[in-house]
Amino acid sequence: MTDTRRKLVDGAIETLGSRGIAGTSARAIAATAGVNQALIFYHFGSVEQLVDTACRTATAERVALYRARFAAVGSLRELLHLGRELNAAERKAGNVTALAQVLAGAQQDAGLAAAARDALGLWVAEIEQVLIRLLAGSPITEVADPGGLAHGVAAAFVGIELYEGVNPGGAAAALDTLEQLALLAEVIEDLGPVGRRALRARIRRTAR
Amino acid sequence: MTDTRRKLVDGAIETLGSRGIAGTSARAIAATAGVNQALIFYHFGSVEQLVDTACRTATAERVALYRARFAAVGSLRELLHLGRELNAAERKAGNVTALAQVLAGAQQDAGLAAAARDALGLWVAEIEQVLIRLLAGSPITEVADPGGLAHGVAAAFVGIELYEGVNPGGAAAALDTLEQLALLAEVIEDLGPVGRRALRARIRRTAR
DNA sequence: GTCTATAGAGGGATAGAC
DNA sequence: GTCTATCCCTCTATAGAC
Repeated sequence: MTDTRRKLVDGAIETLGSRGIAGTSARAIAATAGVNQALIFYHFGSVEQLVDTACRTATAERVALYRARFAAVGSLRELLHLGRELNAAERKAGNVTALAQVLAGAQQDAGLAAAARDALGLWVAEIEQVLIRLLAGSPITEVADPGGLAHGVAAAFVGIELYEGVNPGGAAAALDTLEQLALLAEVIEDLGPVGRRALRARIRRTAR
Repeated sequence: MTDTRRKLVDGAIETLGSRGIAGTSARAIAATAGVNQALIFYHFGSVEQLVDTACRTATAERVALYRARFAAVGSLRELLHLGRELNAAERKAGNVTALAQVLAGAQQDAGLAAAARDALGLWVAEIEQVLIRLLAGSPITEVADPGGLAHGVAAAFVGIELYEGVNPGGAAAALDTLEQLALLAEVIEDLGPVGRRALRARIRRTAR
């Protein structure tokens, strides 16, 4: 990627974070990137195309950055702890913030929708891998499949990120509670064979 | 509320849903509402003020509409079931969609942030009441307080709503999984006194 | 590849007639 | 309260010089 293209991609992410999807214009991006406005159309054809590229590129880079960390996670609590760390770090880097803005804009724009789906899909795939590994043989898989759980976690994560912007205290309380709930899951994980069998039977009975 | 004000409030919600926060201009709202554009400024002073009012008004009305349903909920599974029904109904009515757009816009606008916080607060308060009632005496309260849980549920709900716009299948899988997880919570609820005591001890040990 | 300049559309907001 | 007309700004996108 050339220098100008790189500057524009970075500028787009920064602008999405600082001015939102409504304020992410060609002029605003160009000013942030320190680049002439007309170059957006020369290199990307349109603002939307630039936002699309920026969203995909930046997300792929951030996911790659956390890949080793995800692989090192050994329990649900560790996963949630990494989630909080990621939340704090990404909020500073502005990447998830930008992704949330693209997601909002994607509700009315088919092009952005594809970008948002694919970008979120990168996070979902990563989370799903960890969950498959952590929940292998766990009674939790009786009731919840890792794929659906991964979609839910990613979507909830974006929701909390947005909520943090309007109610930081509420978002912190939500994250605290989720961390505590992971404790509950861990207790279930650690049940002995007898407890597990009882749980399985109970689940099958209730599921009916 | 006069007829024109009402039309503008409804028009603002509809426009937020159909064109997003970026496309919610005075002209667009006025066209949707079938009202002269200048009346927005006469009645509300600015587009932002109208969006603020619309967000608060519409949310208060929808929450009131569901109050009896919330009160009738008797279990976590019923609560999640009501959540899915609410998700489907609100998606048609466009209210939560509009709220999500305001939430996205609120990240860069202090005025909208207050509106989004208060509007979401109405949902949070309602959910919290139900959770307090449902979880009274439950071992779950050992690890999770209803307040934090309510914030998390509301934020996650908005996140899934946005995710549904770009990946309906993924959102459906997420909701399915959440519904299944409620089953797990119910199993914990239904533990006998012996099981509960064991669980409490286990939680205290792990929490350390 | 990068710049200036500009066309043409749409935006918020107001003045003033009715 | 409601309307028309308008000011002035910002927007995307392109033409054309360098």
